[in-house]
Amino acid sequence: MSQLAHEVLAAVLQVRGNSLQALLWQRAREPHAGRWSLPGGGLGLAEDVETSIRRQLAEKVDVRQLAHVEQLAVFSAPDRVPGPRVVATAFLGLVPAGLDPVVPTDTDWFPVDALPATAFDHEAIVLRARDRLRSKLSYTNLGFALAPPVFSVSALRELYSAALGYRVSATNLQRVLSRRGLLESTGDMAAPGPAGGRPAALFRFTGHGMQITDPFAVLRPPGSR
Amino acid sequence: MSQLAHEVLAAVLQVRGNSLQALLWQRAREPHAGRWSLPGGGLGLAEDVETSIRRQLAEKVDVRQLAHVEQLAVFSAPDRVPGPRVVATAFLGLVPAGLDPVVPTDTDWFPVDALPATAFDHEAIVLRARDRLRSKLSYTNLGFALAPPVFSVSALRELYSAALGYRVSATNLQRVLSRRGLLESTGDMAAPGPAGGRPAALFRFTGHGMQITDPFAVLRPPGSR
DNA sequence: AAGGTTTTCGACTAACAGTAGAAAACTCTG
DNA sequence: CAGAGTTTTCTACTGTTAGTCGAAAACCTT
Repeated sequence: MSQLAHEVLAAVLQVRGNSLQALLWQRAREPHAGRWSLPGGGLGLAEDVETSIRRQLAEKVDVRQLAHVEQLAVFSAPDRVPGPRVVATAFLGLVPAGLDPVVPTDTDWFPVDALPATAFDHEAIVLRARDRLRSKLSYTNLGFALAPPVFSVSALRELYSAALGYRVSATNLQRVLSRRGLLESTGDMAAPGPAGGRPAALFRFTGHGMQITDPFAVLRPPGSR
Repeated sequence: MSQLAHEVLAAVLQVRGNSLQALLWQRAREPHAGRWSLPGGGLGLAEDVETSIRRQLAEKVDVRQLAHVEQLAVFSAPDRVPGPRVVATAFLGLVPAGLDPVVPTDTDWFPVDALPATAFDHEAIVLRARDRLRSKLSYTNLGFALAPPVFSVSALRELYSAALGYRVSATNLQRVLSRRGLLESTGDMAAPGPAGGRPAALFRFTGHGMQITDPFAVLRPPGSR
């Protein structure tokens, strides 16, 4: 069993101003100085990878602002980084819209569909994270990690549209999420915008943590509707 | 960045005689001598984890019999194995029904719902693999990796039932898979069994490799039905 | 009060899953 | 060779869910 280094990396995504963006950090040193890379670092001796990525992200983003963190995949090509072998466990992290975490000066947000020059295999990791998010938005309640605690349906629609990359119908979004028991009315109303318009009812996601919502028929035990 | 060992492990699953079973290997040496564990081993210096697990499995099972291999998760609790730190990348492997690979004498198959005493965290890995398979059977074409190249609908029904743990309807299974474009008739017929019965038409899965079939509505671009 | 804006609601349609039962096509036995 | 038993296939019906559209509601500004 060979000795090698293990690092943890996270693609932290957030919907910011109508686009899905990733938090990147600009490398100061060679190799790949000037290129943008994912936050993360070496795995400590007394921590598992989940603990480690949360610890390392705490240096970049307030941990309490990370609504969801999950393993993405292991990236282990022998030449993925120059020099000694490093295997990486990659994560997907999500920050709810509306928050604007204080980030160090060498970090910034970039739309996942228009990334700058990235270091190593980090672009592939971001794209994988984007795809994972898009998939899970449809068959889990993961939207809770993109949305603020309380939101209007049309605001939620904007978030889903930005994350998925195409417009979704507010009517349908509300009905589908409601039928799955994921949406709960707060009873409150949002103030109308400057142009007027009917005030929006406010909602929140029910429950905490990710859960799978609605598998397909073949998969469903008989009579379980 | 700390130095530590990295191993790859695979939960190799197959439907055998009406139950979903896992391939386990009985440990000869301490620690955990006599307990059953997953095939795998240390990551080599010049290979990525996918290459490594396939290489190591080749010692237990003919590689050509593995219809599908995918990453499951990283298991990295500091105390998951006694002694020096070892991080594991776990895989799910699938062997089509009907094959009976030649396996070493110290390996055997066990139903995933009735595992023997297992070593380390390997039981959790097997259960995770089982759950991943069950989920993916519903929203991917992963059934192709459980089935022989050619099969009847009722044989496929047995496979799905065994893997999922409950009976599925043959009528519905056929319709759903057909509608998704995953099933293709070979034109041939199977010989009836000893008790007679109408001869079954034979099918195969279309395409090669895993693909996602049918996401949910919210996720679907408008007009894409 | 009128016109513009945004949200909400209801109604219609199409697609899909789940189920049941009849018909078809075979083997075996008397 | 007829009839009983077995297994597969087909068809039809039902209920659920998603996708779309448009009207109505509730606010703003002028």
